[in-house]
Amino acid sequence: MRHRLKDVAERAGVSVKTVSNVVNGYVHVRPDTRARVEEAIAELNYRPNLSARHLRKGRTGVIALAVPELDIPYFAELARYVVTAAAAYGWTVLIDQTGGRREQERVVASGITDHLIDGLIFSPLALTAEDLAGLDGTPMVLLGERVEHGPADRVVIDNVTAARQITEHLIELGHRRIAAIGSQRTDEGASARLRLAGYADALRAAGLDYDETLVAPASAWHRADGAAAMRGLLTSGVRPDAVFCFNDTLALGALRALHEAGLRVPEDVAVVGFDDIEDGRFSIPTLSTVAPDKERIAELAVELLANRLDGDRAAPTRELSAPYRLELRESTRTP
Amino acid sequence: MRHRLKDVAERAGVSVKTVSNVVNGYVHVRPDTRARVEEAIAELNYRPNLSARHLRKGRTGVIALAVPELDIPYFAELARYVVTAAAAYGWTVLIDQTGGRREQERVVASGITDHLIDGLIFSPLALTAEDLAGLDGTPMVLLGERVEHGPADRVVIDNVTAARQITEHLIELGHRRIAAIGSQRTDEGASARLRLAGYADALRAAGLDYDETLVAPASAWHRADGAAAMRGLLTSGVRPDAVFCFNDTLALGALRALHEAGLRVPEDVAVVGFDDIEDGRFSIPTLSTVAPDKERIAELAVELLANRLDGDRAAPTRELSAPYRLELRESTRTP
DNA sequence: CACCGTTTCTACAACGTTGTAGGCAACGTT
DNA sequence: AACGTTGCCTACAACGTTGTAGAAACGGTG
Repeated sequence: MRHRLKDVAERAGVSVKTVSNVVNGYVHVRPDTRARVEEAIAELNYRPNLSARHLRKGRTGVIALAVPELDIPYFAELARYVVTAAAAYGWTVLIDQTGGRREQERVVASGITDHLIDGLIFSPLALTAEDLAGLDGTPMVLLGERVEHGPADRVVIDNVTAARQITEHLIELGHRRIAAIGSQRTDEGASARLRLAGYADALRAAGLDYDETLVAPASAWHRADGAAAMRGLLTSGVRPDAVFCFNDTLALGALRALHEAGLRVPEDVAVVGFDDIEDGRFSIPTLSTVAPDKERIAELAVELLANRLDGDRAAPTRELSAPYRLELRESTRTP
Repeated sequence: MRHRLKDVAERAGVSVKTVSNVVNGYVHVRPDTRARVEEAIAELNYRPNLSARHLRKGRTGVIALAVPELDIPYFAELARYVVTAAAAYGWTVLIDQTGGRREQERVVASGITDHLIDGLIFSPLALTAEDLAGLDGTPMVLLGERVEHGPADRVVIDNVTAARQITEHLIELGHRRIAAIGSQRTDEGASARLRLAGYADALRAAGLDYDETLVAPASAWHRADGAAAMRGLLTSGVRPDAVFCFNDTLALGALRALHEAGLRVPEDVAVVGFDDIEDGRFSIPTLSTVAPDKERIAELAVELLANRLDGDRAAPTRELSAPYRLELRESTRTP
């Protein structure tokens, strides 16, 4: 039931290479020969063996996408767009989960290049630039700010400006005691650092004090962490009138904690997030957020990878910026 | 920078095959030879070429998981567990998105077997048994009820009983006008049909009428569809005091629609879902639901695939049932 | 009609790996 | 001392594909 070029060739009465030529769309094949070969291919339901092709050509048509967690909606949505964007190039996407653990990320960065994939789109959490330094040349595109100083092509969004703008939105609505949830002490929190900087910028520009006690750390950015941080803020006695959560799942957790504390959103406390995940469009209340253009991020990443694959692998690395917009919903709507 | 067995062999002063033997853990290699080879491997940072290995052995160590949509939380969570379960076998998982489209599902079922993967775990929406009939023998495990009559191994949960039990829960709480959201007319709605059957069973057993007007169809099972269906029920004048949504995203949409209509959950209308996605643990209110053991589903699927790969490929197909439990939360809590 | 360029096709080798067959020591047994 | 057994290693072929080189057939030109 599984056939090779040889089987097709015998059936069509031509050489193996001629069948290969038909399969690959080589021009100089007589129409009647081509027809005979195609018929044989159809009859035998022949499909090329990708491993053999790869071995010979050095290309698999498979790229990998490595993300920390698939069940974080942001990454799931991103994965969907990457799969779609890659399909335009005829690529299949192999998705890898690193759990955000440095060891696993290292394995992925080096080990996944076991010649099965042509390139890698990588969203690291813990990886350092050194980890990437000694790598052989499997083309790679990095997502996000984690690894700076260009060891590879990269797609980012302007986190500082986006964070500043969403904070400004809160200020314009009249909020004065604006908390932030999601700061991180470790080196791993590159996004956290930038979003915190944007938040501080906005406060400063508006002449508001930056108050340490209003800034709550969150080691991970899941719903549970957001809920815990919000409860912490509420019980500590600081009474914020608005909260900027560094991502949407944190914000959803915060909404939950505020609900449990009997506070209304946005009347008592306004809430904004970051990422624009699907949940935030249906939560109660719906969530105001920074909406990075995930589709564009995916497209840019795939495009960078394609250029790297087809072009000069030693060319200087590039960094592209994807657009975003503010998505204002009920959680900051003025009553 | 990219090395082959041959390079390692030259460096260690042994034959290519001896290096291969070391890599594959063959026993009859003298300790000192092994050490020399391992040193050479480390120095050159050698990694085997999977394509070549596959070509020779017929195994890649890669399996595929095909799901309709990655950004449906249920599938994202499932994918995560499959990746974890497969890792125990040393397998990498290639994730494919079919969009639930029959054509794409067909391509995946036949085409993905282009010799790059060893097996396939497949959650089809639109595929028919005929589509699977003519396939060559790439081992496959089906998830869910879509394709019956055993053309391949399968992992399911008992949808009818689960649906009956969650409906009984609503009845026990005193609800009498229980709506259902998510019914589907097309053949594709195998899960819908079974869950509807369980719902009807429970009503019958409790002596309640099965009321057509309380059953709302939903072509897809996204949040937006749940919200639309709920709005439809509310404006049609039927006044349900509870709703059984056939999955959690539908339920989250329904919560949203009820909120917009000014109705309280669970006081005015109780809501239950199906799937136990993460969102439902943090929604407002938190969502009562049927919680299939996704981890177990993933483990069973991987196990079936492993048996098929290592064992008799012609053996009769098996069907395993995964456990589930009811997860009762605020959306049905008695006041 | 000899010549040349193009079209069409074929044979062969190679990609990197591992299974098979077999060789050479070293050892224990008769 | 001759023999078989075991341990360790090597040479070779093969997996299915495509690039290269070149042969054969064809068409047009001088």
